[in-house]
Amino acid sequence: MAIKRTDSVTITRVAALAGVSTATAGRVLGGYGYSSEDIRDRVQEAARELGYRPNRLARGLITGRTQTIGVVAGDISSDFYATAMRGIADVARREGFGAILTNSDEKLDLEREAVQLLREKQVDGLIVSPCDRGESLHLREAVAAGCPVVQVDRVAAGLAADSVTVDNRSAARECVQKLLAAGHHRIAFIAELQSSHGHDLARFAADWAENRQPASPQELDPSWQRLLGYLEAHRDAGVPVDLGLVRRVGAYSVEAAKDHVLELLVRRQHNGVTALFTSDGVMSTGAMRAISALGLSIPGDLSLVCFDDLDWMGFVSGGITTVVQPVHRMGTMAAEFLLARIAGDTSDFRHVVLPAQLAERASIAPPADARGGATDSR
Amino acid sequence: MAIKRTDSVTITRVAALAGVSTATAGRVLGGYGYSSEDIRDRVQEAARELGYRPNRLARGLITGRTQTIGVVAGDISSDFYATAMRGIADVARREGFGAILTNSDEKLDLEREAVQLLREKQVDGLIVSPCDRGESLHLREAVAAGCPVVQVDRVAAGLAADSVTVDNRSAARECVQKLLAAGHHRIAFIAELQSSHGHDLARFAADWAENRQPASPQELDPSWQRLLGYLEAHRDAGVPVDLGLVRRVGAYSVEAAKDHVLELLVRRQHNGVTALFTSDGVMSTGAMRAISALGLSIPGDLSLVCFDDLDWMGFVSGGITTVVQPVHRMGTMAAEFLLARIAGDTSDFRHVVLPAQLAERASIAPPADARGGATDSR
DNA sequence: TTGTACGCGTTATCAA
DNA sequence: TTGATAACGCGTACAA
Repeated sequence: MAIKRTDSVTITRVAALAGVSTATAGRVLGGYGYSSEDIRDRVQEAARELGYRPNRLARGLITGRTQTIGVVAGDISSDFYATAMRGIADVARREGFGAILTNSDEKLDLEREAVQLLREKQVDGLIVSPCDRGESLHLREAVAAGCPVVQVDRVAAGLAADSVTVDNRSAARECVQKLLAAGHHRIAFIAELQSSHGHDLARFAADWAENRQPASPQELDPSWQRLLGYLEAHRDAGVPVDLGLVRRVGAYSVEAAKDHVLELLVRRQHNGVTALFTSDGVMSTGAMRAISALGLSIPGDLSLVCFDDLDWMGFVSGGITTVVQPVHRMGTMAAEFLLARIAGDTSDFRHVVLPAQLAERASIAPPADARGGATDSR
Repeated sequence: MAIKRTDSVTITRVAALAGVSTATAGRVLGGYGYSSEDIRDRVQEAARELGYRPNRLARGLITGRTQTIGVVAGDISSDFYATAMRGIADVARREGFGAILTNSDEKLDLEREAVQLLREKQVDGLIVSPCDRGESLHLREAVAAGCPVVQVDRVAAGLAADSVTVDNRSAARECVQKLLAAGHHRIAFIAELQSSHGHDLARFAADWAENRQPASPQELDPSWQRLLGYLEAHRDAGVPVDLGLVRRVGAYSVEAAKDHVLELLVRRQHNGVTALFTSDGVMSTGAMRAISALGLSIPGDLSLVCFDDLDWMGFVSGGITTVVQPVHRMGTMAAEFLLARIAGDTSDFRHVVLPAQLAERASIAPPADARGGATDSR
């Protein structure tokens, strides 16, 4: 077939029309090297007349730079990644870069495939939320091959790459402190806490209790970091932790989160849960569905503190107290770091840990038994 | 400087190691042409040893196809575009394509710039939500140059391109019918209805009333299509329309929408508004903020019907009735159409208008005056 | 079945 | 300051 896909106005045609060599035309149009004024005018006139547009593929082939970055998000349809991507795209556009988006669904093999594809497309760099905290061979290979990587939200241990994360531990600790201070002693924690990373919940808590903390909490998954904050707050307050109140949803699924919370709350006469702390936007949405399905009122029947600032948290039940992550900022910072590396920055790797803000609204109240004084049935 | 960016293991090196010509190596690794079994093994072994990865730039330069599509969304951080993009990315991945994402913020010049960049990057096709219903010269140029375009959510008049949209008019009409049937006569409509398209609200309504409808409603902006549905429902019910209840927010801004609704509801003793119909997710969120700020209850003080199914609509006030657009589906369909065109499909252009579903929940009740029976003050 | 040689559109390197 | 020419890495005639 071989469809002549377009009358392709190339630099050769422009050069011919202007009566100069392709080299000269290239210098003018590419903005490199010298050129006299009248030649410049002639070439530009010819280019305009023909409607010349540079072929960035050809340019990239020879310069070795495509002005394209690759992004591996978990799931672009989630608010978190969508907002981060917006930040990335904003910076990319500003600098004349394109951004190829892929989703990993938090699956390592999909991430690997995506990185593979992006590298074959010769992206100048990669922004990734790594699925795996460990090996990540594909990321190491990329770095080794001179393809800079910037990590967002999570970091792979020992990877020679910048990272932009949030201080999840402190944020979670502050949340749980608020609940404890309000008198709650039975605070459920709803989190992803995927088990694939080899963590056993009981052992993790036991290790922590004996001060055998992970060397660097930043190398834990965010939900595990938030668990750390949950544990710390309890310790600080002298309140024992009941690991039965820590629900491992195991995936970023609203429905799965809802089911967990439903099960938990239906039995709250028995387990004594008076407050919920949700570990991210997905868990928060699931929890809210369950709470609504049961017809519970906040904070009357249940106190609630969430993670991630979703639209509804401003107006549901007079406002839900939540942790506001600087998500857009994470995106812009990551992109800026990456573009700096691409531009040749070889300074030490930065591991920025941004603070999160607690948006205090109206979803915390003292537990019912502390208020009523006489209705405790346990 | 000229950093030798990587020891670039090219097909030449693989061929050399395997002791064959580059053409033979290419045939094996590219999966085209003939090759004997032992040669095949030798080449593959060499490729594995060297960690060969094809350079898709070079491939694209010669084949004229990059296996990359360009996407121009309005704003990826909005739920609508994020979900559509997810659909696009899913199909792209399945077919081995990459997708470059850009945002137009609904501004024509940004859209134009984006299309420009994407075409210079030699994308095989474009998925666009066109800002402009008219000219769209940049899109026509793309089509003329053999770069297929698929339109999502909106269509540019007379563009030789497929489109995937939603039947906004019918969906809106059904919503307003529900409200009218419940006894509401003063229904406010909150919508973007940007004026830049030359539409004057009063004249638009007058033209419509005299049956001078636009030739193809599908070529209107979605919010104008929804206005059409609003008008039709009123006419069908024999209820006069008060254009003062149609609020043109003019931009997809939550805060702007909130302000409009606030102003409207604060004066509801005077304007008699008993129900709200919001035209999209952004308007819905803004409206809900205003309603919450005023402490109004739904549907007690106010009935509400929304457009777009956001998470919170399931659990706020026992559920908000809303129009559910098949957004993910729009994304996958658009991508499938585009990939078909790229693969050579030359059949007639498809203009798919998907039906939207009304999710009936609990946000409609008869107006207060109809219930109370005696409190009408107007 | 394999190898040679050329071309894709651009930038880079020289010599003029 | 300009121009001829060689890359960049790969696909594809065509010849062997």
